[in-house]
Amino acid sequence: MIQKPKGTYDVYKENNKEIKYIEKLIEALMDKYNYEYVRTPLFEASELFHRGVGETSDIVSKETYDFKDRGDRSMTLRPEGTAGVVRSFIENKRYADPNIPVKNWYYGPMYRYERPQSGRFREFYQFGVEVFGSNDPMLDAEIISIPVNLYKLIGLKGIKVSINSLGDIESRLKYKEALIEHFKPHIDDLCDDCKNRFLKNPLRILDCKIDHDKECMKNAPKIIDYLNEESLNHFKKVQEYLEVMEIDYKVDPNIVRGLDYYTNTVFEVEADINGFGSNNVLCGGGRYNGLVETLGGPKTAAVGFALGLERLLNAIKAENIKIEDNGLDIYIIPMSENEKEYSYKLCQDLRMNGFKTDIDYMNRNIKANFKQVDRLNPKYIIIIGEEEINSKILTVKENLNKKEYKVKEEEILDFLDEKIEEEDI
RNA sequence: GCGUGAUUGGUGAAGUGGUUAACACGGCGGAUUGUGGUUCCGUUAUGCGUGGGUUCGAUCCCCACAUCGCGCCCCA
Repeated sequence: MIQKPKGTYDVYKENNKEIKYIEKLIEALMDKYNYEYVRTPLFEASELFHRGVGETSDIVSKETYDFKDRGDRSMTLRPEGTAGVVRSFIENKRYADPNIPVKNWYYGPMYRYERPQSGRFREFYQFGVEVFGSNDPMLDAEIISIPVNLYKLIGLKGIKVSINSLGDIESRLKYKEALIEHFKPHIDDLCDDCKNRFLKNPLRILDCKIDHDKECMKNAPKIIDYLNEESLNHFKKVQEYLEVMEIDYKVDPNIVRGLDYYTNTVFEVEADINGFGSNNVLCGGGRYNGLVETLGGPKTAAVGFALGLERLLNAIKAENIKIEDNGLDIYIIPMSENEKEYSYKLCQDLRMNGFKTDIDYMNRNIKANFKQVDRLNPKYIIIIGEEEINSKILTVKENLNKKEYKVKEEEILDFLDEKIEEEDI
């Protein structure tokens, strides 16, 4: 048997409802925010991610799906969405759009070669937003409000927003040096992972779970003291706007994020849900004012976030949130082969008049068909036999109370219209 | 990349070194030739992740691999 590739999953039956619901919700929400949908390729020139996400990040250094195409070009399956959207922004000269800021959203699969576990796959879906052309802290706050509002609409409760500021590139660099200076004498006290972090990304030492309580951790320099006045001001404004929107948050100086491109605001949204392990971060993002320039565009302020679909689905399951789907309106039972044509025509008519309609395709006997009715749970059942066709009076049964109606063929649409409330699409 | 547990029909699963792989759900057929969730009866894996090995004999023991689950790293 051929199996699906490791770390991928098929969507069918169980998940369908939740996924479609979330996708519709995202689309509707982004419409309300007046954001514009963008779609970029699943694969890009490898160089884009090396320059964009950063050579030192794990995502690029050991988790990408790389391949050579038939023209010997180095390609990479996108491990995240930002780099592609930025490339598109530059390539399509969106920076010249008079309608600034450019507010984009995207949704689609991303690929990372990782060991799968709860809420983590090799092919996974992200919904994300990128806003270009404005450094207004209102946008930082707005970006945070999008996932928060989405979770609110879905009905998630155990949600925590944490924010921090990394400052501009200059203050971040100064801080990094201070951290190296601080941890150098304590390097032997730190765990193996932290020794590694010390060399690669000292900022990440701060959110180590093992060394968390050590003395050198507690008295480590704080980023907030290294922010210049402008960055500090920006950070304060972001918090003010969050308060205006009545979004609960806490400032967590240990949030540093793994992607190299962040500047100033960074944030995470966590699900405070039992059994979520280290994959409880539902959403992360921040400001990246340097990235557009790094990738060859004009200096452009930008801010964005990304949210993982699979983790959101986990959270929905963990909090036992039930998504209703609109059930079947009508199920048609032809009594025998002789009535199939008539039944099929009726089925198509009903569908085209807005009723969610299904029919027996299996030549089931009447008993088996009623078993099928129990599975499909339609609002109404129409039984078509010789009598019905001859008399042009249809037998319609209400599933809920088993009441039977005799309805003239030409009145069937009016009858159903009256009985079944039309649902908006 | 590291650690750890698991893998038996459509599903949940029990089980044993030896010619019939329990039980339940679901499916199908019937009791009931045009009316349902009940009941009863029948039927439903030549097969126990894949490949090797040990053995007279392996679903069971050993090894490797694959996949899934969980934790770490990292990230959404």
